[in-house]
Amino acid sequence: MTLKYSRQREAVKQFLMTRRDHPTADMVYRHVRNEFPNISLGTVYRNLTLLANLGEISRLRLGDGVDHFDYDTHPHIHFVCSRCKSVSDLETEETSLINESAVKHFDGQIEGHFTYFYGLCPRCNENRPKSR
Amino acid sequence: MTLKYSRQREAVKQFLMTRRDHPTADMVYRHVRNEFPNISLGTVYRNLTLLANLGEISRLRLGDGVDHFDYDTHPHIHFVCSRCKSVSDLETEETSLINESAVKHFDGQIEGHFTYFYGLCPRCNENRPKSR
DNA sequence: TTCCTTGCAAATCGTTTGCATAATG
DNA sequence: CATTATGCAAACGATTTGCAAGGAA
Repeated sequence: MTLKYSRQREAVKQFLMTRRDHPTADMVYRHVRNEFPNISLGTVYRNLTLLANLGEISRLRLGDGVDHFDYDTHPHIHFVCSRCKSVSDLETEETSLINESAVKHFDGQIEGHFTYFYGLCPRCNENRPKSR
Repeated sequence: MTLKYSRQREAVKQFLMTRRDHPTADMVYRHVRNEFPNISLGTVYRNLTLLANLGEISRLRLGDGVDHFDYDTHPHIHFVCSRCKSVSDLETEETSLINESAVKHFDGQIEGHFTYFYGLCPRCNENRPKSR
């Protein structure tokens, strides 16, 4: 199965490249439809899945029942806002440190970990009801 | 909405209590059906959701597309085997430590985090193909 | 011309929900 | 009797898939 060029796939990739907010398949679909009014959701999913399998993008499961996609594939940690549901990147030092504490208590082989934080994003935190 | 006793709910709870392997709704269903042959998957889901909302059990989303349930609600970290898909508990010190490194770089408000590790479980690690 | 990719619709999977009936308090 | 819980089946939302037609190599 050799890969062939497709303008739709390119558009999906280009769109993700410009976004830092971890869009869902539907968000990609709605956007790419500006350029390709006939594109189908199925095609978007097929390309997202393909790109994710190639390792060109990553697919995030953040517990909200919808997959999010990220053009940034280097290992990093996400933050999910409990109020507005937005997803952003978290700047952390040494995500590998998280591994260390676990490894020593386990006799299987740990390959990695998946982590996200949740709480109020800067904007929602700003606008939160004051306690008095 | 006061809670009323139900033998089905009790059976669901009892079953979870005996398990450390984080069963899915379907696994609960298939087991409880021994005792209640007419119980429906819907009832199992309703009770699992109810118990989770009451905080008596916890519902885990581990990225495999199926919810897992855990009678142990104290905050702890899970391990998912990449090969056999089994889910087990990981003994770690201070899961709260994971928070610290992130907090200082973020101007929203972090409430908590969700983490699981993946790799080869002890059994799969034991039986893995040798490199020579 | 080969065979990968698309659009469309139907299918799948896990989970939820509406409704009439059964069980609990 | 008032109300919650059940079984059943239909509904749901996200994602995948079969198929015939279109496009790239």
